[in-house]
Amino acid sequence: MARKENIQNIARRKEQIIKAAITAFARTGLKGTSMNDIVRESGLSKGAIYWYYKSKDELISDLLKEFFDPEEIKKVGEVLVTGTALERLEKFIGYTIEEMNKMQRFRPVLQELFVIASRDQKIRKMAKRDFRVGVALLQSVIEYGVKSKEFRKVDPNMVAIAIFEIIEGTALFWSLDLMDVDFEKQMREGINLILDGIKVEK
Amino acid sequence: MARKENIQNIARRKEQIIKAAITAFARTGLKGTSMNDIVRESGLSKGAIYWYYKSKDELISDLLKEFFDPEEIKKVGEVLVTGTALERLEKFIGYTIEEMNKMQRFRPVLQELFVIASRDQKIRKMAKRDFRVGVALLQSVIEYGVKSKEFRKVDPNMVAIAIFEIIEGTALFWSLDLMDVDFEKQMREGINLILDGIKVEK
DNA sequence: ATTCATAGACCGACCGGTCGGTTTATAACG
DNA sequence: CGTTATAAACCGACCGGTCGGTCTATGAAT
Repeated sequence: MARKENIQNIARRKEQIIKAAITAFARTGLKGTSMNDIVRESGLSKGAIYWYYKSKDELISDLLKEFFDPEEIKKVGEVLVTGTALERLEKFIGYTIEEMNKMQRFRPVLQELFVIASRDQKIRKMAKRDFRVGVALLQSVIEYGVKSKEFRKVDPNMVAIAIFEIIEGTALFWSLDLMDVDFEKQMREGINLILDGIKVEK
Repeated sequence: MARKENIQNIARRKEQIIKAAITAFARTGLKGTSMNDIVRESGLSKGAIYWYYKSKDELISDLLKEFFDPEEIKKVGEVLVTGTALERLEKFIGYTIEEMNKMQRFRPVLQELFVIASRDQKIRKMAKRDFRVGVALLQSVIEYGVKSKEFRKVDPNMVAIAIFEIIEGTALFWSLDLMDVDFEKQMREGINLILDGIKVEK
C-alpha cells in the first residue's frame, strides 16, 4: 500500500486555512475576499486549499462552526452551579467579556454572518441554536435567583433575552466605535441596571 | 433654447433607482447584488442608471442617507417636550417601534451597512453621528426625569445607551427570528426592566 | 538494502463566466 | 437641429474553480 492519509495533518492544515480565511474576511468581508486573497494569507497554494475544501462555500460552512459553537457555551454552564445567583451572573459576564475581547478583531465577520443568517435558513438555524443555548443558560441562573429570593418574581426568559440584548448591543456599538465610554464598563453597568430592577431589597 | 433641466424628474428617477436598489440589496446583499440586478429591479436600463449615478459606490453613498438621517430623528425630538419623563419615553418607544415595523424588510441592509461601517471610516462617521443624535435625545429625556424626581440619580448617558442597546439588540434578534416572543413586547418589557430600576418609588 | 509502484499532498497556469463600467445607437422633445 | 434621456452592445478585470503535473512518504518486490 501507499502513503497513509494523515488525519492529524489534515486537521492542522484545515485550521491553518480557516485561520487565514477569518483574518482575510475580517479585513475585506466575505464577498470582498477572493480565494486568491486567502491563498496569499495562508501561505499555501490554491491547489492545496481546494484539496481540503471543494468550494468557498464549504470553507465558510466550516468557519461557521468556530462562531456558532454551542458546546463551548455549554462548558460555561457547568461552572455556573455554585454561589448566589448574582455570583453566577458575575461569572457569566466575566466570561463573556473575556470572550469578546479575544474575538474583537473578528467581530465584523460575526456581524456579517448575522447578515447572511437573515437570508440563509441553514445558517439561521445554527445561530438560533447557539442563541437558545445561551439564553437557556442565563435563564436558569435567573430562575435560580427567583427561587432563592434574590430576585423578585420576573419572567426569566424575558430577562435573559434582555441581558443578551445588552451584551450584543454593547458589542455592536463597541465594534463601530460609537461609544466614548469603555466597553466593559458600559456592558456591566447596563446589565446592573436590569439587575437593580429585579433585585429584592434587603 | 435647450430643454429645461427637470429637477423634480431627476429626484423622482433617483428615488426610483434607490428604492429598487434597496429592495435588491435586501434580497442578495450589497456585494451579492450586481448593477444588472438593480437594472432588472428598477425596470430601467443600465444606461439610465449610470446617467443618474456614475458608480455603484455613489449609488450606495446616496442610499446611506436614507438609513443614517439625523434630521428625521431630530424631528422626533421636537415632539418630546411635553408630559412626564415616562410619557416622553413612551412616545419615543412608540415611534421607534413604528419605524422598525416600517423598515423590517430592509433591516438586513442596515445590518450590512454596520458591517461596512466597521471597515469604512466615512460610513462609520455617519453612523456615529446618527447614534449620537439618538442617544442625546434619549439622554435629555432621562435628564428631565432625574430633574423632575421621577428617576433616581443615574448617569443619563449610560442609561440612554443601555436603552439603545435593548432596542438594537431586539431588532437584531428579531431580524434573525431568534426569539419566540413578539418583538414589540420584548422590546417594551426590556426597556421597562431598566426603567423599573431607576424609577423613584412613590 | 535498494528499487519500484502507488497515492496523498501540493502547485500555479489557466478557463469560463460575471462584474462594474463604457461606448455607441437611437428616440423624444425643445 | 441640438440636447436630453434611454437602451443595448460591448470591454477588460477579476472571480471561483479546474486541471495537468510534481513531489514525497510509504509499503511491496527484488
